[in-house]
This record gives sequence, C-alpha cells and structure tokens, in this order.
Amino acid sequence: MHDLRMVREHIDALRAGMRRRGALEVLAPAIDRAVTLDKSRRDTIQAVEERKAARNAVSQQVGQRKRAGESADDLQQQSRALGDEIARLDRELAETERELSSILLELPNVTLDSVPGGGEESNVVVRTWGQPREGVRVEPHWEVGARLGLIDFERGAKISGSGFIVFRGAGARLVRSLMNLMLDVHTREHGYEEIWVPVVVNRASMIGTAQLPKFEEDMYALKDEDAFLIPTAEVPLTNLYRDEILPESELPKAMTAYSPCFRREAGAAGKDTRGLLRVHEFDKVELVRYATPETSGQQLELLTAHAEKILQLLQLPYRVVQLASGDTGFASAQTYDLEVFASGVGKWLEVSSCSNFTDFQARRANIRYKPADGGKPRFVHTLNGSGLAFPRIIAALLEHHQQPDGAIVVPEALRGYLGAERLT
RNA sequence: GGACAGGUGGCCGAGUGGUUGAAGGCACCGGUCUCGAAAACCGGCAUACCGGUGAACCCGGUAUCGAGAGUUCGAAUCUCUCCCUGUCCGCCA
Repeated sequence: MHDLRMVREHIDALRAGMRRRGALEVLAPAIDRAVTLDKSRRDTIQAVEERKAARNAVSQQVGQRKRAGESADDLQQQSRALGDEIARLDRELAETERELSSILLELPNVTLDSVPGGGEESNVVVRTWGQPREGVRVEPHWEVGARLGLIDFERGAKISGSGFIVFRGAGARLVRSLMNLMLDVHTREHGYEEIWVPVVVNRASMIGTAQLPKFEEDMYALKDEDAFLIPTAEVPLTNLYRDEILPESELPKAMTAYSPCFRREAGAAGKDTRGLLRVHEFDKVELVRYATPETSGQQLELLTAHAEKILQLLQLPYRVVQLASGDTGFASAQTYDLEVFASGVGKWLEVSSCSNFTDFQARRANIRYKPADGGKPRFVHTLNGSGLAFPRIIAALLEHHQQPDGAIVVPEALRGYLGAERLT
C-alpha cells in the first residue's frame, strides 16, 4: 500500500511507477479518483473536526452549568444539532475512506530505479551456476517418480483432486529430507530463527502481505470462518509482528519456516501442469527478513544468496533472473527469481522468488521499528524468498541426477537425511 | 460447546458519566549530586490523522482505554453484538 502522501505530493512518481509496470493505462482512472478522494477526505475531516471541537466546548459548559445547578437546555439543543451534523459528516467520511482505501489496496508497489523497465522479455539473467545437461535424453520426473514408486499421482487425484500429490516410500522420505536440510542450513549457517506457523490465517494477515484483496480467487477460503489456507509461509511469518513496533536493535530480523502451501491456481489450467510443475498443495521452506530502509537492498542480495546455497548443495544448475518491472509481483519493488534447469522437461523452473517489498507490506501490516537514535517509529522493509519450493526441486533432482541406467544419484548433502546414495 | 471472570499507555495497576491522554508504580531518557557508580531528588517519556508555508522544530485541533454499534448535551465509565484471554465443566488428536 502506498502512503497517502505519495498520492498527494508525488503523484507523478506514482504514475511513472505504474507506467514502468505497464499498468498505467488500467490504473490511471483509479489514481485520478484517489486524488479526488484524498482532497474530499481532508475537507470532510476539517469540517467534522471543527464541529467536534465546538461540541466538546459546549458539552463542557453544560457540565459547568449543571454543577452550578443551572439549566442548560439551550446549550444542549445546540450540542444536539452539532451532533446531527457530525453524524452526517462522519458517515460521509467513512464512505470516502472506504473507497480510498479500497483503491490504495489495489495499487501495486513501485519498483526500484535499478529494476529494468518492460515486461517479461526484459528480464535479465544476472548469473548462472552449474552446467545444464542438454542434448541427452532424460526421462521426465513424472515417469521416473512413477517408475521408482516415489510419487503416486493417480491416488493423489483420487483422494483430493488433480494437482494433489502423494509421495511414498523414498519419495516421502525425500520430502522430509529436503525440509530438514533446508531448515538446518538456514538456521545453523545463515542465522535464521526457526518458526513453526499455522497454515490457517485470518483476513487481516492476508491483506497485510497483499494476497488480498486483489487475489482472493487464488486462495483457499474456509467455509465457516473468514480465514484462509496460506499460499506461502510468507503470510504468517511476515505478519508475525503485525501492529508492533520493534527496537532497531532487533533488525535485521531473520525467520524461516517450513509449511505446506495452498494455491487454487485459478486461471492457470493447462499451463505447465504436467507432473509436479504446478500443483494445488506443495511444501516449501520460506525465508523472511525485516530490515531498515537503508539496508534492505543489501539484505535482498543476502537472502538470495541463502536460497542459492540450497541449490548449490543439491548440485542443481540454476540461474538468477532479475525481473523487469512489468514481471515483478504486485507487492514487490525488486525481485530475483531462481530458476533451476530440469533436463527432462527441458525448461528452467522457478523454484524461488526473492523480493524486497520495501515498506509496501509493512505499511499494510503496520510493522514498524523504533530507530536507535530515538526518532519516530518508521516502517520496516520486508523481504522474503523461497528457500526453496519442493516440487520443482524434486523434479529437477529426478531429472538432473538421473543416470543412464535410470537410477538417481542423491547429492552428497542429502544423503545423510535420506539414508541413501542412489534411488533405484 | 457450556458456566463464570476479565480485556486501560512498553509493563504492572487505579479509575466517580463531565478540564482523564488517562492517578500511582516500574522500565527508559536527560539533569543535579559523586572521583566514578548506586541511592536520592528534579524533569521528560504514546500513536495516528487534520490544520498552521513545502521540510525540521514547534503550535492548535480531532481521535484512540479489545473491535463495532447504541443511549446521552457529554462515554474508559451505561446498553447490545462480536473478538480475544483466564478458570472450571464437557468433548477431543
């Protein structure tokens, strides 16, 4: 969410930001409307507060007279009239603020100046690691998974629906191993606090991290309560300190959590849905950091490196892609995608999206810190990234580490957890 | 799910329908004292929004005592609904 001052004083920057996202045309009317509403909001506030001040003064006089045993009928009459006006103006104000905030909640963040303009075609590969296997025939993961009895797609679909996966045997153990490896590395080597979170969150949390209101149709909603299944542990982790003020000494704050993630993937039907590529429920270890505005840029580099470390340990070739403005997510100001190469599918698969949200989420979720120099509380900057998402990692493992004899070589770092060097 | 008891500032805690943004204490910050520290004493110490020239400082105003609605000239204080916490009972992994 943007500061109202942005609308009032930096409207050109806001428009330019929307243009860089390629969204100005669609959003221009909303921005114009916000400007109008902001003006009328302030006018109404002035009018209503003036009357409230008058009423407070009159009421005090009533009190004085009554204590003196005098009648105050005339003043009460006056106060009642003011009260009626106040009620009317308050309703007007509430309506204005409701509309204004609904507009503000649906405007995306502005990307940083360092982010290239344009759409997906302007994304930049900033580095690659490892060597993709190309020109070799590799069995796709859904075939390997079925052949080795690691994944039971049919029964997953039977008990839950398409896009729900059953892992079994060494496959199930692989999921558990990935969880332990990632959490161990992030807590022991990267200094994150391990958190175990609820997977059901309330509406305020979903608004805080900006899944709502815009993406409600992508969320699994509970039927009897105003609550949702989390699409990522980002939601509970980032909202952990919602409506709180942290001392600056606690920054940067680093938290990690494993969680299942639930996504309806509305409108994505038929696109890259084969095997494990796009599913409705999956597992993920998430990294979240809070930082000061001055350090959030470096913090993003750090967080991205932490996610990359896992790919290196798994010996999977990957590339880091700096997303262009138009391809950057709604709440993000800057995003690096980590893409792993799956040699069976023959594609780069996104396994992590590392973002700096600047104060966009912090403003929605009201997460602030008290500066060490004693100044006014400021909004923190929030960052997060997957570290990493399991299904595509499993796909890449089953494809990249596949041997000519069809066996899968387990990367060194995973062997202790999995208790095997090869899957056959 | 049922029955009680509660939700007040960073924390503890007082609060009568009327100068209560809210006594008192703790914590914290500044000062006096001290060679230094402790103690003692003095002072300061919420947030958001609106306005006063844009910014800093400052000044004025409004709102905030779990949330919302109501009664009233006036609500932390009365009424209703909801949320949350505690205790007991029931149920349950």
